[in-house]
Amino acid sequence: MQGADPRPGRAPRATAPTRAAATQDRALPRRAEPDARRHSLIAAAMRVLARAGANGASVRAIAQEAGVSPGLVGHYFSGIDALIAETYTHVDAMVTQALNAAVDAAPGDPRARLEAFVTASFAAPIAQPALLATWIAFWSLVTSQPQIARQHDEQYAGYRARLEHLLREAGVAEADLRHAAIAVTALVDGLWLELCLSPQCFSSEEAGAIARRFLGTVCGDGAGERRQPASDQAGPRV
Amino acid sequence: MQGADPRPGRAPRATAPTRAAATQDRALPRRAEPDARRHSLIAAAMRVLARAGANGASVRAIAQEAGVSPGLVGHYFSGIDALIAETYTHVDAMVTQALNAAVDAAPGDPRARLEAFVTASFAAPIAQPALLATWIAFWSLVTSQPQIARQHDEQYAGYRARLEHLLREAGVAEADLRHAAIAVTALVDGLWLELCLSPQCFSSEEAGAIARRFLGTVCGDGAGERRQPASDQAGPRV
DNA sequence: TTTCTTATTGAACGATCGTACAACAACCAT
DNA sequence: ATGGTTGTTGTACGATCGTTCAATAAGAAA
Repeated sequence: MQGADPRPGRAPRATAPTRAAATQDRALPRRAEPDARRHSLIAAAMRVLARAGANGASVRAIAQEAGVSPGLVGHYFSGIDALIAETYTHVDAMVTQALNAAVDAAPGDPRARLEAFVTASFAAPIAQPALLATWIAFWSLVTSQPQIARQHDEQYAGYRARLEHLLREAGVAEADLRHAAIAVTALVDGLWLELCLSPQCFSSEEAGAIARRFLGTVCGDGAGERRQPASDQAGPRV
Repeated sequence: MQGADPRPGRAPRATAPTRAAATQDRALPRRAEPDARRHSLIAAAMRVLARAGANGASVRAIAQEAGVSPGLVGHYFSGIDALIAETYTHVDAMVTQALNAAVDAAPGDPRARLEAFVTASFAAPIAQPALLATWIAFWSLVTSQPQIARQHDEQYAGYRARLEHLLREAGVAEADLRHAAIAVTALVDGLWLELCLSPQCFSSEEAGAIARRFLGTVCGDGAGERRQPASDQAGPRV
C-alpha cells in the first residue's frame, strides 16, 4: 500500500522534511548514549506516524526525522516492525501515565477517580487523531505476528487490570468485575476510535458524558437518576 | 511498511498463490461484464486482505488473486486506495445486510429486534478477524484523504441511523436517542475490535451478553433487574 | 466480413521499500 | 600514543511498490 505513490495530495510528507530533529532532540551528539538514541528514534517514529500516517512510517522517513542515517535503525531494532511495536509500547506507557495522573489528581472518592479515568481518555494527550496512526500501524501487525499479538494481549490485560482495580474500589461486585471492565474498556475504546476518525461527529465532552453515564449503570446507581445531568451523579455509592 | 520484506514468517502469502480465483469467480470469461469484473476484483481484495493483512493488499496480489493482469486494476479503479475504499463499502454493505437479516428474523418485539442487532454483531459473518484487515486498511486512509474521511462519516452515520431507529422503537426517549446510539455503537465497535484482535480474551457470547445488558440500561429497565439474566428483560417499556 | 469499441494484457518506468555490510569515527582502556 | 570497542554512515542490493501505455483480443455494430 506504499511503493512509489506519485499521486498528488497524499500524506503531507512535505512538512519539514529536513532538519526536523531539532524540535525534540536538541542536537543529539553524533555518538549518543544508546538509550537516548533509541528514544530519539521512537520519538521520531511517533512524529512520522502522526504526520504521514501508518503507510508513511518507513525506515528512511523515521531516520530522516531523527536526523540520522537509515542504517542506524537496524542497529537499534531488529526491523521496522520492532520499531513500530516499541513505539506503540511507548505511546501506551504515555497514555497510562496520563490516565494515572488524572486519577491521582481527582478527589479520593473512588467514583470520582473512576470518572476521572474515563474523562481523561478523551482529553488532550490521549484522544488526538495524531495518535491513531500508531495504533493502526500496530494493529496491522497483530494478525500476522504472534509475538506482537502477545504484546497486544499483555497491554490490553494491563489496561483492564487497572480498570478492574478502580471498579472494585467503586463498589462493583467481584463477580461482575470482569465483564464490567471489558464493557467500560470497549465503550471507551469505541468512543476514542470514532473521536479520532471523525472529530466533528461528537465532542470530547459528549464522549465523556456518555462514558460517565455508563459508569453510573455499572456502579449501581439507581435507575431513577438516568435523566439527571451527569454532574449530579458523582456522589459516592460505596 | 512493505517494500521487499524478505524476513521469514511474515504474512502467509504462500497460501494458494496461483489459480486462486477459481474458488469464488467460477471461470469468469476472458472478457467479462464490467460489473462482474469489478465485483470480482473487490472479492479478490477481500480475500487478500483476509489472508495477507492490510500491508499485503497490493495491486499485484489482488490482481493475481482475481486471476487477472495487474494493469486491469487501473482500468476499473482510479488507484489502489479507491479499490480499498470500494472494498470497504462492499464489506460494510454485507455487514448491514447481515444485521438487517438478524433483526428481521427476530420476533416483532422491538426490544428483541434490538438485541438481535447487537447479538449478530458478534456472530459468524461479522466478527471474524479476517474482516479486521479491511477496516484497518480503510482507517489508515481516513486521516490523509478527505474524500475517504467523508465516506467514513457517511457510513458511520448510516449505521447510527439504523441503530437510532431500533432504539426509538424500543422506547428510548427522543432526547436521549443520539447519545444512546453513539454509546451502543461505541460499545459494539469496541467489543468487536477486541474480539478480532485477541479472540481468546473473551468469547462472542460474553460480548453479546455484555452488549445486551447495556441495552437494558439504555432502554430503561429498572435498576433492580440488573442482576437478572438478560432473557427476562425483554419487556417493552413504551 | 469489416469496422469500431473496449476489455485486457504485459512489460516497462521511476520510485521506494527493508535490510546488509564494509568503511569510518568517536570514545574508552591501557 | 595506541589498540579495541562500538556507534554511525552511506551505499548497495534485490524486491516490490503503484501507475502508465502501446499492443492485443474479444465482442458488437455495420
